[in-house]
Amino acid sequence: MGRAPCCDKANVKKGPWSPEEDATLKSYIEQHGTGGNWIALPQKIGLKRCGKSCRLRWLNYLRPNIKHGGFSEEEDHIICSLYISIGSRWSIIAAQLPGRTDNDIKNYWNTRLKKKLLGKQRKDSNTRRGGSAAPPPLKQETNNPVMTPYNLPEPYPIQGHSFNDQASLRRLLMKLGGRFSDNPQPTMEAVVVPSIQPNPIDQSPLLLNTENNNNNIASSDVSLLLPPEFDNPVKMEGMDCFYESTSLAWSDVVGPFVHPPMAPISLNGFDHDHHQAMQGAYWAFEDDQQLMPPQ
DNA sequence: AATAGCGGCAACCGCGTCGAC
DNA sequence: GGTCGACGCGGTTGCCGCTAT
Repeated sequence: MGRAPCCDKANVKKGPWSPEEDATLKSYIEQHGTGGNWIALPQKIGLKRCGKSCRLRWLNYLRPNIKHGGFSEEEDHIICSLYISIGSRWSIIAAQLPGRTDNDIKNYWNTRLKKKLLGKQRKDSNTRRGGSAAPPPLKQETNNPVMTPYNLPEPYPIQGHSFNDQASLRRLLMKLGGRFSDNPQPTMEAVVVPSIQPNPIDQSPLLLNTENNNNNIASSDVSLLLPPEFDNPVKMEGMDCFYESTSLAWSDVVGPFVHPPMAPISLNGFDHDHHQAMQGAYWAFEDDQQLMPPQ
C-alpha cells in the first residue's frame, strides 16, 4: 500500500497558474499568513490546487522580494563555490542569495552554470534572452587546458556572506549535521593533512602526511567527493572531468571556487598497516587548518 | 514561411524528515 | 515508541518560445 495522496488529485488543477489564482493566493497569505497548514489552505480560499502546489507557487514566485533571472557574476561565483563545497543543497545555497529561490538556482545551475563549468558554452544565450546575466565568454587557460573552463578569480571572497572564514563555513556545514552524525566516525587523529599539493613527479594530487612523511599516495587513492559521505564516496554529478585527469593539483580543481581553498577528500585503502581506518574524509584547507566533522 | 530542434523555466512528483498525537 | 500527516527538498517533466535550417 502506498502513501496516501496529500490531496484529491481528481479535483485538483494542475499546470500553470492564472493571474486570478495568483492574486487570490497572494492576497490571502499577505492578510492571514499560511496558517501553518498548506494542505488546508487552498480549500479555505477556494482554489482548486494542491496545497503543495500553493506552497511552491508562493515560495518560488509570489513571495515578496523574489528576484528572477539576471544572475550577477557575484551570484555565479557564490553558487559555484557552494556547489563545489556542499553539492546540490539548493535550499542552503539559496539561503545565501537573498531573493533567490532554490528552484531558480537549481534551474540556473542545470541550464547554464553546469555547462559553463563543463566548457560547453552556449553560443549566444546573451543576445537571445537579451539579459545581462549571461556569463562572459569562457576562457581556456593555456597552462591548464583541461580544467577551469570557466575562468574565475582566485580566491573569490564572498562579500556580505559568511563563507570566508572557517568558523562560518563550519556553521554552514553544521546545518548538515545529520549527514555527518549518521556516519561512522573516522579516526582522524591518526592523520595530519596540512595541505594538498601537486606531486612534483607526476603532478597528481599529493597529500602531505607530517606524521610519517609518507607521501606516496597514488592519485587513484584520492578522490573528490560530494561532501562528507565518509563511507560512500560519491562523485560530483556534472563534474566528471575532475576525475578523468590525474595531472592536476587540487588547487586547480577547487581553488578558484572556494575561499579559503579547500577540498573534501577521501582516502581509500591507503597504508592500512600504519593508518588503520584511514578511510574517511576531511575538509582540507590550504592554510593548514582542518575542518573536522562535527562529533 | 514552415517546422524541427533546442534551451529555459515553471511546476510536479516522490521521498525523507519532523512534529504532533 | 509507533503512527500519521504535513512540510521541505531535490530530481524530473513538460510546455513554451526562440533559433536554425
